[in-house]
Amino acid sequence: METTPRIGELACFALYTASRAVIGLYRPVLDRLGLTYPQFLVLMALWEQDGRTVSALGDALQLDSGTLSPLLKRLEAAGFVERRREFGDERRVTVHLTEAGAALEREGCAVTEVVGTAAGMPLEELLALRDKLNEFTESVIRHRAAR
Amino acid sequence: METTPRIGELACFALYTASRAVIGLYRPVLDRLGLTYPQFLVLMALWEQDGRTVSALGDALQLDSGTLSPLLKRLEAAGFVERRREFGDERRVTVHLTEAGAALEREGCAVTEVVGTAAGMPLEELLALRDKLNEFTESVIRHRAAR
DNA sequence: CGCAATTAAGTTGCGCACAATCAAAATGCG
DNA sequence: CGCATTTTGATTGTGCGCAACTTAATTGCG
Repeated sequence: METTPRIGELACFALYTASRAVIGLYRPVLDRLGLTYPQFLVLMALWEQDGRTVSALGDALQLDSGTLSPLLKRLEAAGFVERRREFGDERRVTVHLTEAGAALEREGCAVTEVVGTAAGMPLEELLALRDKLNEFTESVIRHRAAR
Repeated sequence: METTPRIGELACFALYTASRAVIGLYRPVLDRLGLTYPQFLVLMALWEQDGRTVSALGDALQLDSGTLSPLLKRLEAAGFVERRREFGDERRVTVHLTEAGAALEREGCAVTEVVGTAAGMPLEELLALRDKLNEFTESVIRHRAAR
């Protein structure tokens, strides 16, 4: 690369703006449910499998306890989840959906559908884009670990 | 969609993790320069064209003054930029690179090169991914505005 | 001209992300 | 068993993002 690249040429900037754009697309819908985007992701992870530990949620969402602990506290205060210290291992905390949290699944499911029409491309292309991104992330994380 | 999609199936989640992964890839390099990722983007915008106004930077980076004002204050405190009230229009503030800020361009240019090898795909594919993402963002923002 | 409407940037408040640190519980090795 | 090490989650501190609001300057309409 001879000259400094322009911002618009950077893949990292394209990712950064694309990610914020979708989150902004979801925002008004999630607002009505009283959720932020990361909170919504946590609920999705629990709809898939309830009773996960904090670290299991962290693995699923690539977030650490510094982010999850206060987030879960807010989700609990909102009445969507409940945290329980495990009996066997007192260090572990499992997170469980309340009735209200479980009830959000139906509406929550619909949240993600808006991206299909907003993406401006056929579903097939969107799925291909998603797969390419996951492949990319996988590789980047491997390169990060290797140091 | 009959059932709730799994997190790994969501394009939005793929974007979210991919974006954070690249930023994390850049972090150790940017740390050495004393920059955060958004600060680095602002400098890139200024290397491309110095003396932009705050709102022009906001247009380029899709950020508002609530984000940029404190960020620019920190960049100024670090000695990389200088802010000047415009003479013609006292509302406007132009942002100018200092010598130190301009001097970062050479090293800053190199920062973005690491993604090429970490991406785990040929440059051509990475550029195609970038273009697809920009197309996607464009469409999502249009759908956001239309309401 | 006079004043309402608009525009530009800054401020406030909240919720992430993430590094660094901490406390408590569990594990494992001599 | 005893104690160092590891694991798990929580806490602290900094810097975004973004909505809502404020302030000050400019514009434009009657």
